[in-house]
Amino acid sequence: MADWKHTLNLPRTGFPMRANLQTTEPAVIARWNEMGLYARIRERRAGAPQFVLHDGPPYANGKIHIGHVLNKVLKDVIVRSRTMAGFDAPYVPGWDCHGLPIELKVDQELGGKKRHMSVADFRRACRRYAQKFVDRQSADFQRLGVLGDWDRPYRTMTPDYQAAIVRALGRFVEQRVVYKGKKPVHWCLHCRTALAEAEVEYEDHTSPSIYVEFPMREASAAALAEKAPAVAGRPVSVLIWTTTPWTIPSNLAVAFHPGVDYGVYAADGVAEAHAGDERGGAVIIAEKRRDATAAALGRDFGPPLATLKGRDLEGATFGHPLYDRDSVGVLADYVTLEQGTGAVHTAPGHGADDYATGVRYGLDVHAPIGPSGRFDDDVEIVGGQKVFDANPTVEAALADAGRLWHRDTVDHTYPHCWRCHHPVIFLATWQWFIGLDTGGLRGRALSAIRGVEWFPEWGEERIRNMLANRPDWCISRQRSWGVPIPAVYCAACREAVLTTALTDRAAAVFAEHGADAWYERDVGEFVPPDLRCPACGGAEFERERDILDVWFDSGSSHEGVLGDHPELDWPYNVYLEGSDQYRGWFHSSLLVALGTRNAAPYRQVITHGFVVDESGRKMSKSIGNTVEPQTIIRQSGAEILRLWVAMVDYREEVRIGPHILDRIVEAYRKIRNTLRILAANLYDFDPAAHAVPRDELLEVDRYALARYGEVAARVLRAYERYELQTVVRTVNNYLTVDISAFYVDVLKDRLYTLGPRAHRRRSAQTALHAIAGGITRLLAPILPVTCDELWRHLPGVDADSVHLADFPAEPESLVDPDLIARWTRLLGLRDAVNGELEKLRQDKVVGTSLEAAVTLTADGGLAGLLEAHRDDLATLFITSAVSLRTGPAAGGGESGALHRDADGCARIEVGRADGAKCPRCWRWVMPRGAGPDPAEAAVCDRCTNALADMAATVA
RNA sequence: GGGCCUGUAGCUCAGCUGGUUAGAGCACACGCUUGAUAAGCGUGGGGUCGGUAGUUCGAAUCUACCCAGGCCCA
Repeated sequence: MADWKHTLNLPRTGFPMRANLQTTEPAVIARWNEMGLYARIRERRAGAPQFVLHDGPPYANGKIHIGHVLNKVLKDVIVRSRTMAGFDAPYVPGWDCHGLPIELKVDQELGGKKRHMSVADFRRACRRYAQKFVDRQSADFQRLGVLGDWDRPYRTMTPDYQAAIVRALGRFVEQRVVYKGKKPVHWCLHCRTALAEAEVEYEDHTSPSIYVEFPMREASAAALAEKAPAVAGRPVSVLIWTTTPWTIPSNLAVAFHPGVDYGVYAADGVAEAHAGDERGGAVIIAEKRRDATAAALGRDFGPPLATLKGRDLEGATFGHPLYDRDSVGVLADYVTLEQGTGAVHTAPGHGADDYATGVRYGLDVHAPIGPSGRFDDDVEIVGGQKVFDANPTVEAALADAGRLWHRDTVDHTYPHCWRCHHPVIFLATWQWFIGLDTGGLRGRALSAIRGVEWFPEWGEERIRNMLANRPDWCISRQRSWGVPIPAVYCAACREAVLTTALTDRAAAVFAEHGADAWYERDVGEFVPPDLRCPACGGAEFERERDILDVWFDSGSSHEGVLGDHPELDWPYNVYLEGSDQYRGWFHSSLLVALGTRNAAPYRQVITHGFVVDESGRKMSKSIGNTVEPQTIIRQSGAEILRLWVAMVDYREEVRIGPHILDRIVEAYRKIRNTLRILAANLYDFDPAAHAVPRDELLEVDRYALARYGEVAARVLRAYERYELQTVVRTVNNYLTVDISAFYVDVLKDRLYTLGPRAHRRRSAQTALHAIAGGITRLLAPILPVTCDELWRHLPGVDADSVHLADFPAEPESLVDPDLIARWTRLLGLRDAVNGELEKLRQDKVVGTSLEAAVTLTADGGLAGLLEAHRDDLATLFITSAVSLRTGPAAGGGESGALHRDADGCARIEVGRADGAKCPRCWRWVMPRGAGPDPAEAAVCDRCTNALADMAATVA
């Protein structure tokens, strides 16, 4: 038998089936660098409307993890898609370089050497460390295919950026919202330093456990008696529980939960404190804590004399158990009923909650304790004592006063210094703040967020709640690696001074020498000659040692980035970060921008969720369920990670794991192979010379194009809304269902067996070319390497790289609803025919569908439709023959299956095709001429013509 | 404990303002093909929509509570 195979126009392409991304990706990325792709895109878009996605700076520490991948790939896809949509979309990556984690790491690395280093030298070590990780992460991000201005990233530690930070601070100073106030922080008495939360370790500790009585003042008791007559005539008190007796001297309030029920219980104990008073006392305890408290005290409480809500106690006044001053009743939501009495001793200078409550009620942040933990000398009873030594003193004084109801010890976890492992205390210290209300900052922030578009929409609600409830911004840190607050102190009276003259001069010096100058240069360089202390008129000043909160650094990035990139239009189009940044960067950036320009720095804010494992649990090294991007890249390639990012719903938590990645790899293969077969059928197609005008295309080709038009239009809309999942799902469905399973399958006969120049073949290639080129561009932002590689295997493309091309323009013009509706019906029939063919196949009557013939009997509108497409039907079913009859399909007694659609019905009968198999096109046709042996018959008439056409071409 | 969010087939996702037997792709099973071949085609099985209780003639779709999970606070 002759081998006809090489007389066919079989697909051929250099685009490999196996992606081999591990080696292809670095090569393609290297090519981008060689051709200066980023710069060429900038040139090409010069003058186009700008679209700026402003990069949130990752912290310059550690290697990148899967969360970075999600974040950076999303950004890259958006930037690339906006670029291909016609915008000038520059992308300037950034890094957050200052801050505690680096300081601690460097501290660790330096060990004892740090002792002999100046602050400036230590900062230089930190800078080297940060730069090392900037370089490392930059390489990793680029390996992911992220395109950007990697040669000129912004870094919060560069001189111009540091100057921008100080200038931003100056704007707040100018608006008179920067002030110095007291706030409790973790304080290590041993190291005499403030500790960040990360430097605190919780260890087991045994503490005193004391129940202390605060007597209610007469007026409040009288008011209470009015509401609850049963209490009338009794001295009333409230019982609190604490594990830090030494904070009692700093008590200013007693906190109650507004919604909790409190009982007033008859108690003899009160009488002790009122020696000689014959009246029985009463004590306030949360009802739900009565039994536990009674057990701890070793006594019984009867039923309550009266019951009241916590909110009824707001504003009640109590007497301090040791001093002659008031302690006021306040309300707080954090009061729990898990321990204690439900009434919480409150010392605003010694606790975070206490402080917040104190601020709300305008209480003094009282903490008469020095840096070494010694009470000020003028404090009664405990003056001069160290805080922990003061515990027994306080207990004794309370007992003497008759206010100590019970004393025990308790084992619990207590914060310790991670360095020296001594217990730490909460101690109010002087800090710099930006006031949220004095300058109306909070109000302006709340109104600014309304003008921002939030993706998802609930983001606005989330940030609103935070802004509405947050305290003033504490912007100072007692650290070395950061931007110094350029304030000074009067040498004479210790008054803190911070003026715009100071920030201006600091900004100028920092811009030239970097912020290390603050530690190395004479203070005189920063102090204007005419500066006088506003308190005492002094002219001698010393510099502040605090640095700025790093959130102020990164929050200034919208200003800092402009130093190297003045071409960027402020405000920016999009910020895109994880949902933790509502409290972090979105928040600080908004506040800084309101300070510098009185507007939000972003028009749109997009958030993504966190990456969790396959069962939805958070990732942690200890559980061992982490997924390392480096491993995935090595095994499967970065494009797989990118496709993963685009296929999941990034707005909520996103899952990843081996099984999910298997699915992604499958999806990638399908996309790649389908696009490959399109390219492979275009090997001899030159669109300029061979393209068939639209109105001369076969109907099925116009149908494929119409569906492509729908898909492309939908994809473009999805990109605009950042709905990458819709992009991939739409394209993927189209490629698998429309193209691979239907169009290409149906096209094979036409493409392979006809003469190469046959109009019917060129018609198919015209559609394939438009579809392949279009889909390649539409997927390019997501799979930039694969699509660029494919792009270069497509005929007739003008751009050097798909990334220099534009998205398809006006794809909706290809859509023809009537045409699509007709073919949707035909495809419905095709499914039904396939069902019948499958039965033949299962019965071993036929193998391939070309061995079968179909007989259709149709009625209604369907009959007309089929009649109009009579010549297309065999191709549609990929059978060798179809005979069509018009007539009642549902007649009784006949064989076959019924297919019913919206307008009409068709009876489907299938059987073996007659005739003999053409050895070239494999269709079963009636033997040409009546040869003695059909098996030796030559090729069919159609193939004969095709061969003649090819011969003519060669000649 | 509070703010915001999530829970539909093994996986990734559709299911608009409540209304026919809950859909798609992948995976899986079976078969076909060997002219997309470490490919391709066809057919099929599989969810009662996290749980409970309500509202309603009717709920995956509304309400309440509960369970599981995520981010941020405490």
